[in-house]
Amino acid sequence: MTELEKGPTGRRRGRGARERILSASQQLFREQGINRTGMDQLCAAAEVSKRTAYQHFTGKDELVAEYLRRFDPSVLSGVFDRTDLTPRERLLAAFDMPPTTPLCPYIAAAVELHDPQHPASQYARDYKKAVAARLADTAREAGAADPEQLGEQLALLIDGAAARTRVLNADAFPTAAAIAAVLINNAIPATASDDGQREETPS
Amino acid sequence: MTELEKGPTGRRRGRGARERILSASQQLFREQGINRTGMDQLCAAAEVSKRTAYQHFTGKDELVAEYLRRFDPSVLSGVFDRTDLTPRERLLAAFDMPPTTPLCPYIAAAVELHDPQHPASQYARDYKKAVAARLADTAREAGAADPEQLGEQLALLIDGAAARTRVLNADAFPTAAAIAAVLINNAIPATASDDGQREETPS
DNA sequence: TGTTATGTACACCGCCCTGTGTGCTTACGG
DNA sequence: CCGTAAGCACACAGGGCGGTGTACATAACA
Repeated sequence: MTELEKGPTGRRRGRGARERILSASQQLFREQGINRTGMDQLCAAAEVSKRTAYQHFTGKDELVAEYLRRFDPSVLSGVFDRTDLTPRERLLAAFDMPPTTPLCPYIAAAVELHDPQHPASQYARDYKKAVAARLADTAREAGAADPEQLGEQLALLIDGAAARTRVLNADAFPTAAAIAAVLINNAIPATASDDGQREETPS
Repeated sequence: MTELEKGPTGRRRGRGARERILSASQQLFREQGINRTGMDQLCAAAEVSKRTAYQHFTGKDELVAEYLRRFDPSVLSGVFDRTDLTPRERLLAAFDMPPTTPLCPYIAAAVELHDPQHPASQYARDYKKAVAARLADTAREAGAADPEQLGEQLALLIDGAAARTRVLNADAFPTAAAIAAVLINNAIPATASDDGQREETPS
């Protein structure tokens, strides 16, 4: 109890500075990028003193890493956990998030930090692999011939759409979705009533 | 004559400092990124005094923009100008550059600078559009049903492979090439002897 | 020869960055 | 009520950054 290391449970007595810091990180790192967001500005936005911030995080690097870990629930699980869709539809639904996600923060972090050893870069790798794995799982569920390959292909499409959207300032996800549709149709050997309702029970 | 603004013709009398600066930029911006490369370090690597550098470029921004303009010949034209390949093969050849191109510098610049108004960002957009246009031209030449769409799709694949290669530290271009093959086969309505030799003379 | 553009060497400025040191205030829990 | 930990205000250190000022060297061309 004496330690309690202010972990995921957050403030024990205080007024929750850690949450405000991470919340401000989400906004500022996205809007301005990591390198262009100073700790001074971040603390001001979080209404937290700089001293407090450095008591919660040993440095900016740790804060960045922790910031990246706060994305899974909002982006990833929301798509794969939908049981109202067939596996095939779930694969396509991954391309239906144009308004949010200006640029996948994992790509941005990997480029901005520019150090593969940085904890945030390592986490970005893990995350990308996890996404590909979940896509592969869903592809297998949908009856794809080579689920791993299809998962990797779809993951590449998502990253391509994200990167291209950023560079061109124009939504590229529809294009990626069109490609995904082709790939899925080619990889899944003529499933039942393809995209109408749920397919036959996967036994 | 009194002005001569040391333009594209380069040094008139001097010993070519401008070229050394741009050459060092190519190396350092790629290895370390733009933001992490200071003008001091860059000038040292180019064996150029800082004063000289600022006489050739009004600021780092201009240098970055000029640095990006030095990529077209090496990456782009080398693929599209090959007359020994059929248009169809040329489309696929765009994915055959794994050793070089650690990350497309245009994507990196757009992410690092993080300002769509920055001249380098604008040029990155222009370049990406130009690549898509050339791909579309080649697709049209190959007899694709919807060349614009195929060009945009292939461009997205290239960007996706570049981004994913960077984040994962693993070559993603083979995956992109596999997708490209599928798309091309689907989009080109059974051309002649598809990938054997060159197709019918383009008039 | 001298002029002029080009390049050099080096110190310097002001700014912003990450990160600390110190002392003070607040609020929760016993 | 008091102790203690969480948080705060503020100033400052140390360093890298982009960019400049000054004085000097060199090479081409008239």
